[in-house]
Amino acid sequence: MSSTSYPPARNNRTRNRKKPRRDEIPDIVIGRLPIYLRTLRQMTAEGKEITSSQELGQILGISSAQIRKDLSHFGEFGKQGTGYNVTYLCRQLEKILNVDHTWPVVVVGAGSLGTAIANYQGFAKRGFQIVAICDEDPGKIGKEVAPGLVVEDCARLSARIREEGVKIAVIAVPAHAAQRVADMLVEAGIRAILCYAPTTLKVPPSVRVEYIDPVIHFQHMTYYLR
Amino acid sequence: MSSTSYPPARNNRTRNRKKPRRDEIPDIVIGRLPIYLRTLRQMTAEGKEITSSQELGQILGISSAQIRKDLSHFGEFGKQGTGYNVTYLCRQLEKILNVDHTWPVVVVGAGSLGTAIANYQGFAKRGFQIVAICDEDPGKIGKEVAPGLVVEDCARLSARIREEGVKIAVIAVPAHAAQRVADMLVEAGIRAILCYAPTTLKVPPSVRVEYIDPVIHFQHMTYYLR
DNA sequence: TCCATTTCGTACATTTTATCACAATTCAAG
DNA sequence: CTTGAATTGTGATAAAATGTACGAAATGGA
Repeated sequence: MSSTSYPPARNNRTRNRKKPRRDEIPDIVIGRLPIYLRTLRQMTAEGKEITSSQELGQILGISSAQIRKDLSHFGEFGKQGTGYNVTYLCRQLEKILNVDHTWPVVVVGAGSLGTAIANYQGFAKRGFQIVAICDEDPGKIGKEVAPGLVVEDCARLSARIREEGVKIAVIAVPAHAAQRVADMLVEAGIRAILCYAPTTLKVPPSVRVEYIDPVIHFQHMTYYLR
Repeated sequence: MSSTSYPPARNNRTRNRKKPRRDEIPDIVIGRLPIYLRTLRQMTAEGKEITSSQELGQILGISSAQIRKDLSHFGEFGKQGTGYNVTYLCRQLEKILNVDHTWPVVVVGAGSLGTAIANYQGFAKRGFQIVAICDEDPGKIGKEVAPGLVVEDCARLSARIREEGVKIAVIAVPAHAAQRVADMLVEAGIRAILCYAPTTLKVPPSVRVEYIDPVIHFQHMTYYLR
């Protein structure tokens, strides 16, 4: 093993970096960090110990300068002339993104999408454990849609969100039901919603919503297909 | 019915708008158009005939000026003092986005995600018809995963892409297989890929890739959960 | 008809984001 | 030890995106 250490032993006399102020960091920067993290984890899996902003940029199709500047908002994680220690940078990004522990997640909607989500192993592997799923359809309640995951009544889900302090939810219901579901989730204390329904939700500013609508992506791409 | 007509009868002597040049329009603008379209279609379904940039902005949480500016890249679709005719603006956006006809789509991967995608009615409703699905697992080939959709051999899918001129594909396989699948699709003539695998693909510049990775969204949101 | 109100489309100003380019550092080879 | 190549972190600059504000319609009611 080499004698090099991460983080670099920086000289505080010569480096007088300004304290990173969370609330000033652009959201667009935050949005790129998970991509960096995913790529670094992939490198870890491949046994790669060191990388550079150039290599990362190459893989991701963005400039090395952008990666360095993005990271510089949070501290100094690399070493000049050498690059970044993959494992160390992973850990740092996990801390920054607040994913250095497992988050419980609830799913609303147990149709084919909800079921697919419940069965996706990738969530747990990356720190998001689906702890409950519900559906309005009485015919679905009681069904085990994934190993150890039985469809509950929506009221029961709401209670569990409160009891267990769940903060993250997935909406996998038809568009016409999505706003009603969102209202219920917000009321129960959910703070982050991943919405698969093809509609825009109205929620208080304290709640963050992100959307996944594959058709939006198709329509974006067809513009360039002439 | 009112006597108003869309598009507005504009006076070409006073309005000397520059010709919109496709290749100059920022991608970020293109990316918002499908959202506008989705919202307008929702309005149509609700029987709403007229809307305004202000109303749209309210619903979507963006400024009215941005909506007007985005649309202005492509022409003049509204009427001062009145707003936009919902149906007319829908048709225009469909033309701009190249979704004024149905696109055939193929899916690679017939696991739970691929199956959910194959069963999702929302694609056909919005102009994207899934015409074929394939999987490497011989155990899955021949299975009918959705009404009228039987899992094929990957080689057969490749042939159909060529024969039928399919341009759009969905990748719904594990990350470790995604690059191999992408190479196959590009080779077969696919020009747009929607990738559900949590990895970044390497494709020629002529091929466009968009990604859907729910964990990325979770990790983006957890940053704000403190 | 006239006036008040609404809304669009856009020129201009401001803010945000991305890129450039370089001093400082690290390391390995000679 | 010295040199050369690689790489970081960042101030300066450039580019892109967004917001402001206003003239020019359009409408409806007095």
